[in-house]
Amino acid sequence: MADGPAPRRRTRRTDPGRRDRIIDACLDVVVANGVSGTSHRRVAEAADVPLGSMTYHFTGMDELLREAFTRYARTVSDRFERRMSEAADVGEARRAVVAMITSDVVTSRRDLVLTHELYTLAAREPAFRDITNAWMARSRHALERHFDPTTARLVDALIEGLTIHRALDTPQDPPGGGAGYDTALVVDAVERVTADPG
Amino acid sequence: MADGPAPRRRTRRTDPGRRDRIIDACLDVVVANGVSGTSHRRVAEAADVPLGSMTYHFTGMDELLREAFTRYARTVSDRFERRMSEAADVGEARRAVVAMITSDVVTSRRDLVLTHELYTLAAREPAFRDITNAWMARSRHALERHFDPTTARLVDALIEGLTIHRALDTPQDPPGGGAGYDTALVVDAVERVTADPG
DNA sequence: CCCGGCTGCGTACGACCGTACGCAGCCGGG
DNA sequence: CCCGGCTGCGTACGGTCGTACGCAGCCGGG
Repeated sequence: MADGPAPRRRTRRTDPGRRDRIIDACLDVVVANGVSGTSHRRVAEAADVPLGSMTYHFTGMDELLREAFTRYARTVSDRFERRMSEAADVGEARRAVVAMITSDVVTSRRDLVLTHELYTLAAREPAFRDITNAWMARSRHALERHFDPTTARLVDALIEGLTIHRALDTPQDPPGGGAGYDTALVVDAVERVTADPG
Repeated sequence: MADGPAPRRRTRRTDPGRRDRIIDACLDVVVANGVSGTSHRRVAEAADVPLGSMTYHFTGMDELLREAFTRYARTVSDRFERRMSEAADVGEARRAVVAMITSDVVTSRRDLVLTHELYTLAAREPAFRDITNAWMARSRHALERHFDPTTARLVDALIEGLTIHRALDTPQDPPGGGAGYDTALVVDAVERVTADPG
């Protein structure tokens, strides 16, 4: 604020990863202001790049958002796949699922906000639906390491639903720990869904 | 378009329900353009009221959105409660749940968009979380007519998750019918979740 | 009838937006 | 060295936004 007439930032001719910084900054801005409050100017400021870079590197907000959310979805997918591949058997897979639903590590407020913003975009535009479809496909595939396809699908849906409920139940973002979410309930839920009725 | 210089709409002094019309129009605009594309001007045009009415009846977009989504949540809650109270026993309740997940009647594209927009707002602002909390409480209460509290909660989560997956799976809004969603899967899911393991 | 006050609206203003356009500054070939 | 071209950016423009402000038009008391 009030930083003189024109700081005249040194021209940085070669700044590889500038595009990447913009994409990351875009996600930050979305978390802070929502998609509706995300503008070229705000992202540029957050990424510390000149406004002109926005239209140079991206054809518009749509492309930027698409790339940003693609990256986000990949990040979350990777995390999920790693967890599932680390599980040695079905029991561990179940526990991993429970841990992911109840843990703040995976379901931080940031993730909740980004996920819902993405779903909202996907609900309206097919281009974003491609992103969520790929994400869901990877999730299901990861779950199929330990569960049959139908169960995998149901577990996936259960994670979705419980995560949302947990997010909306929690009045504030608690600094640490269990967020008051009932672990026993989640264990029960996972048991029911993964129990083969046949 | 091109309707003369100034139609000079007759001054309507007493127009009860103008506020209501604005709220309804707001939901329409949100469906069409998203919360990010919802402005006083667009809502005013959709509701056929002068721009000035916006700030007269509402302190700002936030209040308008809050009222609009409160109304929306109540509408959906009512629908759900009615369905549940119409079910005579557990079996009918189960079938009703399956029907709601698979049917387009309840889960139209409009509902999907509005629900996700609401969740997105709720993920960020506590004021909107109050709306979703009330909604969820009513849903659970309705389910508790037929299921024990834990099961009710799980069924609620399952509806949420399956609805989302269904929404994102569906590439387009199909004109009629089942949307290609696997009814057998949903039946299976509901059976698993409502099966008492004890 | 007359008129003060209040309800409701038309409008104009300043802020912020996306983006087209033109010009720096570097880089390779001659 | 010289210079054409291309990469990347600063800026200015047209448009949309929310909202403050002032003025119509009606309504009740005298």
